[in-house]
Amino acid sequence: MAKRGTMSGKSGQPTINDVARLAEVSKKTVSRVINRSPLLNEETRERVEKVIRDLGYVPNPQARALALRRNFLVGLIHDNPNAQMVLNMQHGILEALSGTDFEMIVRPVDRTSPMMLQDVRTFLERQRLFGVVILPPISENDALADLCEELNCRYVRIGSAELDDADHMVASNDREVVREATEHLIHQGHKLIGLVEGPDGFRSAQERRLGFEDALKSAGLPLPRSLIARGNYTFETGVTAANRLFDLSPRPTAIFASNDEMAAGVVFAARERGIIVPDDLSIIGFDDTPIAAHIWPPLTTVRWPIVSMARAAARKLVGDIVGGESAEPQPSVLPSMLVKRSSVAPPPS
Amino acid sequence: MAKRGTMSGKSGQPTINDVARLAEVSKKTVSRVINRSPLLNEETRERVEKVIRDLGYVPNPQARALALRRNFLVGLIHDNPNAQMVLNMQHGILEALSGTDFEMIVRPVDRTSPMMLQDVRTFLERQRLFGVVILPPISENDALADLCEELNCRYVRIGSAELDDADHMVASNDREVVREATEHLIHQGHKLIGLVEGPDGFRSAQERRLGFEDALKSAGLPLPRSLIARGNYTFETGVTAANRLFDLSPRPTAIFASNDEMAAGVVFAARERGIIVPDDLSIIGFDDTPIAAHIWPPLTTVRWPIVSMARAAARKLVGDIVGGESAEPQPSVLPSMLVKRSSVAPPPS
DNA sequence: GTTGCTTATGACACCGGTTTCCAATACCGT
DNA sequence: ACGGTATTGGAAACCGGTGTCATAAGCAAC
Repeated sequence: MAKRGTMSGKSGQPTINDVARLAEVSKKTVSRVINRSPLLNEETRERVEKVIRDLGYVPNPQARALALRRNFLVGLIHDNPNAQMVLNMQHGILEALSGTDFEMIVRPVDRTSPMMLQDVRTFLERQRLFGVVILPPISENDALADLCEELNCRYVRIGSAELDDADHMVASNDREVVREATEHLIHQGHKLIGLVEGPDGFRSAQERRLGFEDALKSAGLPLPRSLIARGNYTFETGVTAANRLFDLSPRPTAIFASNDEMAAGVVFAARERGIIVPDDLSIIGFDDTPIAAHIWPPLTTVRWPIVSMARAAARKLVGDIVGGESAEPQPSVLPSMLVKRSSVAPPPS
Repeated sequence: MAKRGTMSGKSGQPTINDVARLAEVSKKTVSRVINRSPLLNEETRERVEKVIRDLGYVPNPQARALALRRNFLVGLIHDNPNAQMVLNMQHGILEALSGTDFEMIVRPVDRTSPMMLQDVRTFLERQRLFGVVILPPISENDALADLCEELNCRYVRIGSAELDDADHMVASNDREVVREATEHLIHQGHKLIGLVEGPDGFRSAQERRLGFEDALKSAGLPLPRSLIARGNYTFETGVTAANRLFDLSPRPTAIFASNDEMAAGVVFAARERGIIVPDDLSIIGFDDTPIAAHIWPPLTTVRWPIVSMARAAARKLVGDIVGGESAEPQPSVLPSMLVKRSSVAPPPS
C-alpha cells in the first residue's frame, strides 16, 4: 500500500521527486527505471522499483506528454455508420491498450466535408497523438495517411485488402471469403445469382465484387450486367437494389449483398413482395452485424474478425513501446469466415 | 495565415512565448488573454488577440493540463451493450465539445468485475479528466458517482428518471412515455397485454414497468403476475420471455418489451410459432435502435432523445468554462416520443 | 602512476503553460 | 506637492517529467 505523508505534491499522488528522495537517487535515475533504460545498475534498479511499488507511484501522463511532445493517446478515426462495428473496434483497441499507459480517444469525421482534412490536422497537431487507427471506409483515403506521415503520427489503417505497407495496414481477405460465400450458393444449385454491391470507389466494394466474380467465373456461370445492382451500404439502398433485381425475368434465385444492412433491405423487400426467404430466394450478407442474427430468417453472412483486427492494429502502434523486445510482430491479414444460418437453401425447382 | 520563421519551437507550432514576444507583452498577459481575465486593458487585449490570430496560436493542451492539474478531456464511461446508443451518445458529446478545447475519451467498464471501481479510480486519477459522462445502465451505480465526487471530477449521469441533483443528471421521462405507449395499445382494443420487463435492480426497467402499470391501472385493466416476464435486455432473453407469455392461455394479444432487442426477440419467437405480427399479436419496443425499423414488421417503439441527452450532459460539464457568462443552463429532463410503425394493430376478434 | 575507455549517476536546462509575488504606473483626494 | 489605492506588467517559481552533458568510479593497457 502507498504510505502517505511523505509526498511533495498535496494532490495525493506521489511524484518522481518523492521516489527519487526515498530511493536516494536523482530524478533522472528514476526516469531511467521507468523507461527501462539498459545502462543502469541492476541493484539500483531494484531499489528504485521497490520504492515505486511501495509508494504506488505512477508517472504523470500529462508531464510525460509535455516533455516528450507526444501524448499517450491512441486516436480512433472513423466515419463508419455501422455502430456495432465501430464499438467492436473500440473494444479491440482498448483490449490491446489495457495494462499499458495508453488511452483511446475517438474522432468521428465527415468524409463529405471539405474541412475534414483540416480538422484532422488540427486534431493531430494539438493533441500530439501517439498514433491513430483508421477505420474503413475513411481508411481508404490516402490523403489522410499522408497527413499522418507529414505530422509524424503513427497510423494503422484497417481495410479490406492488403496494401503495400504492412506496417500501416491490417486487412481481411474479403475477396477470398466472398468467393467462398458465392461458391456456397453455387453448390446449393443456384445459377442465377444477383449481386448488391457497395458504392463505387470503395475498396471493400471492389474486393467483394471481385470475389463474387471469381466464383462465378470458375463455375463457368455467366454474369450479365443486369444482375449487379449498386447500393451504398444502407438498408434503404438495399431495398431499392433488391427491387431492381426482383423486376428481372427470370428472377435471380439468390442474392449476395456486400453488407448486412443491404442484405436486410433485400429481405425486407422480398417480404413486401411475398417472396419467401429462403424458399424462393437465398440471401448472403456481409459483416455479421447483430441485425443479421436477429431478423427472420437469420442471415447467412460473413464475419469480419473485427475485434482481432482492431487489437492487431493497436498492438502494431504501441507494440514496440510497451512490449520491449518481446513485442511480436502483428499479423496484417486476418481471415474472415462464412457464418451459415437459415437464409440459404437450394433454389426452387 | 500563420507567418512562420519567428517561432521559438522547432516543432512548427507557435508557443505562448512567441505571442508574448510579438505582442511585446509578458507571457502572463497572454495567459490572461487566453483565460479571459477581466482585469486587463482592452487595448492590450486586442493587440494580443491580433497576434494570436495572425500566428494561428493555440495553447498547448499538454502544458495546460500539467499546470492546471486537469486535462481538457471529457470521459465517457459506459457498460452499454447497445452499440447504436453508445455511438449516438458519443456523437452528442462530440457535438457539444466541437469548437471547444475539449476532447472525448471513451472508457467501457465491466459492471460485473470486482475491480471496476478500482479501475475507474485509477483511470480518473491518472488522466485527471475534466469530467465524465456516465451512460446507463452503469450510471445508476451510486458508488461510481461518489467516486467522482471524491476525486473532484465533475460528472453527469444519464438515466431514465430524474434524480435529486439536476446538476449531475440528464434523464428522460420513461415512465410517462411508456404509459403513453401502453395506452396506445389499450386504445387499439387490447385487454390482455404482456410485459417483457428489464432486469431487476435497473432504474430504467423499474420506470418502464411503472409506466406500464400506470396505464393498465387507469384503464381499469387487471395485471396478473403471469403477464409479466423478465428479460435482461438481450435478444435471447426476449425470445425466452416471449415463449413464456405465449404458453399462457388465454394468450396476450399485445406485448410491451422494455427495449428493442427484447422486442425483436418477441417478434422472432412469434414467427417461430407461426404467430402473425401484428394480426395476432401487437408489439411495442423501446429505444428505436436501427433493428426496430429493419425487422419485419417495423416496430412501433419509443425513441429516446439520445443525442440531445448526451449533448446536454456534455454542455452541463463544460458549459461554464467555454460559455463564459452566456452559458445557458441545460435541461435535465428531455422527452421521449412514441414512434408508430407497423407492429401494432387491433386484437384479433 | 598516468592515460584512456567504459559504465553508472547526477546537475541542470527544458517542454509550455499557470501562479505567486512584487514593482511600476495611473488615478485619486487632500 | 503628497501619500494612498487600483490596475497592470514582469520575473521567477512551479507543474512532473525528459534530454544533454559532465563527472565519478572501475579497470585494462602503457
